[in-house]
Amino acid sequence: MKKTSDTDSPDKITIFDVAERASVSIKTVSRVMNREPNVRPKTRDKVLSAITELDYHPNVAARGLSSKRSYVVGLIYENGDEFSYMKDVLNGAFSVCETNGYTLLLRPLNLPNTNLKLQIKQFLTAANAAGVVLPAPVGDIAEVKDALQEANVPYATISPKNTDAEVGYAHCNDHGATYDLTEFLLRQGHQRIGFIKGHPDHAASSARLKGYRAALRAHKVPYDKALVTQGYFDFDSGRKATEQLLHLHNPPTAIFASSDDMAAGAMFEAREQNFSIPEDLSIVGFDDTPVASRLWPPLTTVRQPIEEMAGAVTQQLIDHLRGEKVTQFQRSFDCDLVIRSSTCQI
Amino acid sequence: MKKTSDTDSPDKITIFDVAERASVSIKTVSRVMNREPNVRPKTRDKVLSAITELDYHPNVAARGLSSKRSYVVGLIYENGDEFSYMKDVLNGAFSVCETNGYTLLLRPLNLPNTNLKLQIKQFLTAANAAGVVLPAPVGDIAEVKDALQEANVPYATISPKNTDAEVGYAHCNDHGATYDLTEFLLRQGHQRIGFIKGHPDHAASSARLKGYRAALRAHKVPYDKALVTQGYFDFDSGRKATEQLLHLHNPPTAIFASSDDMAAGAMFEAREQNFSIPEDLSIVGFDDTPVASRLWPPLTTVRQPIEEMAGAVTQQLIDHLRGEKVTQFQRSFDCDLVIRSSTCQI
DNA sequence: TTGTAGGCGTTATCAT
DNA sequence: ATGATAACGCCTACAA
Repeated sequence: MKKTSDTDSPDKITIFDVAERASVSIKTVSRVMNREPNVRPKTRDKVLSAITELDYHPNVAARGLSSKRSYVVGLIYENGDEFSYMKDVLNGAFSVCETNGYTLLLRPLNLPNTNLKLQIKQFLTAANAAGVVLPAPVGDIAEVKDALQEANVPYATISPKNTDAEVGYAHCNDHGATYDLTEFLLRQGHQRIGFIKGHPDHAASSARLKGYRAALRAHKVPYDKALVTQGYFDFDSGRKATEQLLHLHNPPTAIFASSDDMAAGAMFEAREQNFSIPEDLSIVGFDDTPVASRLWPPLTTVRQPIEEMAGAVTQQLIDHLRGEKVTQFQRSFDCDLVIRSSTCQI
Repeated sequence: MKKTSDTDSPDKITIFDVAERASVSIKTVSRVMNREPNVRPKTRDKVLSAITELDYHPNVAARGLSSKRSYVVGLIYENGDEFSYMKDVLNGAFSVCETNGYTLLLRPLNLPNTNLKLQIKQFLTAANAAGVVLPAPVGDIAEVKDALQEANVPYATISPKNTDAEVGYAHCNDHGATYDLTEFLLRQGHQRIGFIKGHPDHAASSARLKGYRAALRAHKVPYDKALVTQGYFDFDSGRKATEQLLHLHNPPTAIFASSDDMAAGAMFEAREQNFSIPEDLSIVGFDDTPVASRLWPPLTTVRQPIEEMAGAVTQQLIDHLRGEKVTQFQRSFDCDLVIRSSTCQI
């Protein structure tokens, strides 16, 4: 006997209940649920109304077991200080997942980290993730990618260095934006512009440096490598780099920090050394994080459309999981300059 | 035939493979996996080694289908600007989930929002969440709680106004911390202390106001309601409130903002009006967000152990899901004062 | 202490 | 176009 579903149980509604109510077989209900072809419109309507009347929701576990598909997208990210980046990533990935009927599972990573590979594999099985999104810099961690490959889980990356993700990736025009903002400073009369590099693990870091150099070249301003210092995207490294720059024999009149957090550090350090901003020193950042607009003076910076980028790769991933052709392996996005008051004519 | 699992498929390892390898029945393997009693140590070892040798990971869908349990905890949160709060919540909830073999599913909410109830119900079925964590202010949204109750999904809350969550809740000593920090300002000689209230939807807002008033009372400083203005936890509301305070006939010498973001707004506005901080005006915030230490001067504020609070309620929830007695329905946490340079003796 | 049989609620296969 | 029936991999009875 199939489970006659007598009217005695106010329990979970199953596909059988719907089938009975619509006077069809469960397979037909299944067809309707999964938008399969070969269902007469009239039948479909009957099923559809039974579904709404009964408020039927398919059991995801059963569906997963039977179909061997999982409808969950994993998001593995570095659990760093700069979290506003992740907020945008999360929103972008989430909304795409939602509209596609997928579910988003998180896996923060505290780096550096031994036996990362094992952790990832455990996550993958515990989450039963069908695919994974990897925002920078996670998309360039070998152990993570190995684990993914061994588990045979496809992934898409955001702003990676290695652009070999099987599904696709998104990046933004770091080079161009940095070029433009450097040019903006040059046009304000700055000839000596300090540059604080980003974390070497990020692809964006070298792209931004190149953009800076290209702008100098275009404007025939000599490149002085004493003006270029190493940072790691965080506040403290921005401070240290700035200290170094301001102690130069011939200090810069402007500083281009590769992140807002470093720009905040630069501002902090400059203040400690009694520089007024922007009169004595112009400072610009990158990312347009909340901090940028809360500093005094508000920071001139670059906004990247992170949410859109995250949404785009998530969509790529889901299309791939569905077996559809991913039309664009690579997606490029433009950045916007956000001119505020931390910069001025010289 | 049970599925003899011939050596021909390099496919997914199932419980049958392990059973065969260990020369036991699948039930015994199941017992070992689920730490059930009544397995001879020797047998257990045999099974355990088979599991590791085969790198067996149970299929979560099958497990969920069969046991009707789900091992996923949902986290429904307001998708606001102040995200560093969520970062801590996320980390606390995640790590507890991980150590307990649970998985964490997110559901950001963009408020205000019509048909919230439907969205929550869809999330619950799509996620198949066994229980849910509700950080403030979501734990006080009627539609959310209705949806949860109708779906029969238990939840625990962080800093709620209504403390009727069936599982439990955590809160911190907002009153005491505000009292202490207000007292700190009083001892520095401030007699007129402006107060910017937090968002009325948050329980913390009224607790903080009460702490402020209690400190005034204890120090016999008259309460002037002109010094108390309404804010909503965000930067702009902090600015506006401060504008109002500074235009007072007899303006305050210090401002207590109920959040760092509002304190940042206060600082911004004060700067625009050419106040020096802290000489002309002391400012304090609440939360110790990243912004607090990046402002100039760095902000005196209060740190609440959000990560721990989130961990605590998540643990409560999981204990509840396991059918264990939740020992403490309510968990209280202390805050720390973080004294920096945005305040000074008068 | 260990094993056997029977679901759990879907999707997949193959008829009709 | 629709339906009967067998998986899917595990857990919960209940036996032995």
